[in-house]
Amino acid sequence: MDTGNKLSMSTKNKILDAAEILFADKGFNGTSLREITSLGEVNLAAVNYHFGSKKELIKAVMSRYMNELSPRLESALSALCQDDAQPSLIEVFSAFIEPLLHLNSFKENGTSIFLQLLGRGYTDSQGFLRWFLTTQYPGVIERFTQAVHKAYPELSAEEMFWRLHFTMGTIVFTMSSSDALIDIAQNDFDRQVDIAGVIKQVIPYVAAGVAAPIVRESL
Amino acid sequence: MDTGNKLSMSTKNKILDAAEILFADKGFNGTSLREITSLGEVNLAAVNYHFGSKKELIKAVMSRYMNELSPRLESALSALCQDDAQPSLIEVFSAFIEPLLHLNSFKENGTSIFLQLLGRGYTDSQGFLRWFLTTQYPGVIERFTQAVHKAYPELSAEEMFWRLHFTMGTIVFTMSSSDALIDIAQNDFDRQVDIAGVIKQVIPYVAAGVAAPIVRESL
DNA sequence: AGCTATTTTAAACAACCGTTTGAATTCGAC
DNA sequence: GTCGAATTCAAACGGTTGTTTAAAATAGCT
Repeated sequence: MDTGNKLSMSTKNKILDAAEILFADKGFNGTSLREITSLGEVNLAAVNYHFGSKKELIKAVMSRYMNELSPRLESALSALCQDDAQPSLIEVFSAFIEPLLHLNSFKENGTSIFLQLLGRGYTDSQGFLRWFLTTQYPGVIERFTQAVHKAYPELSAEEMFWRLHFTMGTIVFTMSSSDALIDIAQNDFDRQVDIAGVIKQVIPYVAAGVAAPIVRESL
Repeated sequence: MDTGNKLSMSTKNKILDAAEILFADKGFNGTSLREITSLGEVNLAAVNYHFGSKKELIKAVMSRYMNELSPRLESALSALCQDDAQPSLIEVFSAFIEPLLHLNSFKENGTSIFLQLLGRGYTDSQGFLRWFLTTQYPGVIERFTQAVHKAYPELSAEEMFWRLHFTMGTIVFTMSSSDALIDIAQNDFDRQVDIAGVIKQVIPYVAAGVAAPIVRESL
C-alpha cells in the first residue's frame, strides 16, 4: 500500500519535487511525465504506480502546499474576524503574508512555486483546479469573504464576488509570471526584488481596488 | 502566393475563425491542428499550406485582432494626452472601452474572444506572445504609459511598471475566465451580465489600484 | 535462511501530435 | 478547350504523449 510509510516516500517525494518545479515553469499541459521522472531521477512508471495518473499527481502537488497553507491562513483570517475592531482592507490582505512566506521555510522557493502553480492551475486544464480548490478547501474562501465584509460592509455580495475575482486574477497572474517580471525590474530599474517585495507591492494595489467606490448603476 | 487574394481567403478565414474559438477556450498548447481543421471543415494540411506552422497561425490569429484594435486604441489614448486638462485614471482606462467593444461589430463575440486570447497568450507558451505584442505593437504601450503618467505624475517609473502589470493581470485573468464568471454571477445573483458589464465592473477596480497611495520604503 | 508483498525497471502499448509528400483537383487567363 | 499555377486532399512521416505490462529487484517478517 501507499499509506505514507517507510522509504518509498523518497521516490514519491522525488516525483513531487520535480513535478512542482516543472509544472510551475511550463504549466501542467506543457510538462510531460518523462521530463518529471527524468529530473527526479526515477523510473517513468513510478508516477502511475504511486499516483495513478498525471491528474492525480497534479492534485497531490497542490495538496502538499494547500495542507500547509490553509490552516495558517484560516486562523489568521479568523483572528481578524473575531477581533472587535473593524480591520482595514490592508490588514485583511496582509493576513496572507505570513502564511504565504512560511511556505519558504517549508520548502525552498515554496512561496514563489506555490503562487506560480496557482496561476497555472487557473488557466490550464479548463479550470479543473478551480473546482478542486473550491470544493476541497472551501473554508479559506469563506473566512476571506467574511473578513472583507467586516472591513467593507457596504460592498454587496455581487460586487464582492467580482472584486475578489479581480484580486485573485491580479495575484495569480502576477505570480505566475513573477520570474520574468523580477528580471525586467532588475534590468530596467537596477533594483533588487524578490517574491516578498512583489507581495508588498501588490497589496496596496488590490486593497485599493477592492476599496474602490461602488459603481453607480446609471452613468 | 497568399497575398490576400481571391476565394482562397475563404479557407484561410475558416481556419482563423475556428482557431480563435478553440485557442480562447483551451489555450494554444491545448488545441491541436486536427481540432481546428475539423471545426473549420478544411483539410489538415491547409494550415501548414496557408500559414506555414502552428506558431505562425497563432500570430495570425492575434494580428487580425491587434490590427483592428491598435489604431483605435492609440488614437483614443493620444487624444487624452494631447488634451490640455489632466485626465483621471478612470478616463484613461475608459479609453479602452470603445476600441474593445468595437471588436464585437468586427466579429461576433470579438471582444470576449480577443481578451481570452490575450490571457492565454500571457501564460501559455512561456511568454512568446508577450514578446510578440511588445515588439510588434509598442505604440499602444507607450501611449498608455504616457496617459497614465499624465493622470498620476507622482508615480515613479518603477511603481508604474508594477501597477500596469497588476492591471494587465486583472484584465487578462478576468477575461480569460469570463465565461465561467458570467455563468456563476447569473446563477448566484440572478443577474444578467455580459462582457461589457464585466468591463464596467473592472474599470473602477483597476483605476483605484493604480491610484493607490505610494508604498513607503520603510514600514 | 526463506517466503511474501512492495517497489523498481525496461519495454511496449495505442493514441495523438505537427509537419511533409505527391497526386488529384480547381481555378484564372488565353 | 488548353495550359499552368494555385489549392485541396488522403496518406504517411517521425516523434511524443500517458498508460500498461510482466519480469527483476528489494524490502520486511518469521
